Amino acid sequence: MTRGADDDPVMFRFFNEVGIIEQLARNRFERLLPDGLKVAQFTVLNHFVRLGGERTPAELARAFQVTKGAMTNTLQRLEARRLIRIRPDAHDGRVKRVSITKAGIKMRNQAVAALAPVMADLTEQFPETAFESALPFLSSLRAALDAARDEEA
Amino acid sequence: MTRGADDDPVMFRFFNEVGIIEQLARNRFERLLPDGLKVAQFTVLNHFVRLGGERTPAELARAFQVTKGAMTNTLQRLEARRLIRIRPDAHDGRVKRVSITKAGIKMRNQAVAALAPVMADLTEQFPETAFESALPFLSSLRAALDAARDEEA
DNA sequence: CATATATGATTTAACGTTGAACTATCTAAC
DNA sequence: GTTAGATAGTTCAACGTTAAATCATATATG
Repeated sequence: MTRGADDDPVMFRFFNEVGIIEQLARNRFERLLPDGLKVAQFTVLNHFVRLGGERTPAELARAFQVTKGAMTNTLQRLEARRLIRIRPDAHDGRVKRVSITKAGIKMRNQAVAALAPVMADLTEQFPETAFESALPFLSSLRAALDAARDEEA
Repeated sequence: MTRGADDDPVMFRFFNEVGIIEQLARNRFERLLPDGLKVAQFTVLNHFVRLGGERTPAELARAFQVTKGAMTNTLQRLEARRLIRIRPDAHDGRVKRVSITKAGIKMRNQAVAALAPVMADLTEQFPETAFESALPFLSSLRAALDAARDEEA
């Protein structure tokens, strides 16, 4: 059983664990999501259900930290499934306005239900407080990495 | 500045942060790595420098939690650059044995040097202990996700 | 020893992502 | 008004990844 990263610098090990968790979690979630829905797509639907209203593609790209191209791709797939609606902005010819459809809300709720057992399983193995205690550092680290990215531009 | 995930369940926010950190960190690292070296490739080189010896592709795939296909891809790119050496196993016709070359060691050291400023920058913003305290939970969460994956197979 | 099963490695298609190039539109400055 | 620069969105190639199919070789069971 080759483990092997134990003598790496702490920061390497940290980012290594983060990378593996991301991959394992994404795969596990996507196997459960209904109808081949992807995590990226679910995230957008979830965003709209929680916050409501309309967003522009650029706003969504910024909110989820992906490129505009990636967001175009995700939105096109969601629109093809009629889970979101995209219409032109009345006042700015460059802008589009995105909102969720009834079918999108339904799909999101199905997805949340499909994910519930995994969440329950994890909550059984780890106290909710473990996730909660980890969050502040992760959030500020994310903010720092994000800020550093902007500085390069 | 749309933040927006603040009222999501703790676990959603956790995995959301993990996903974004993974992406930002990977991009930042890859911009700095010499000669277009990718994180996946660097990780393999680093593994060999730290632990030495030989490994089979399957062992490496397990160690890094990627599919055999992904590892085949990474190893082929490393071999094309002469950073690793691949030879057949004398006792098992199915198996190949991978080891690092002098050029691979050199490249890994250049990569570590290239990454050092980012590491220093992060250590300046966050105490080493912040990464260290986060590690135990991340490791056990990773192990749990990994175990859950095996159970499905 | 023959057959079934497991394991190692490769290949291929599909997908999401980045980065860069490109078009269109708006805004500010002169 | 014209022009220069910024912003919104799309497209494309390149890459790493997964999942599944395939081929080769070992191992265990009968």
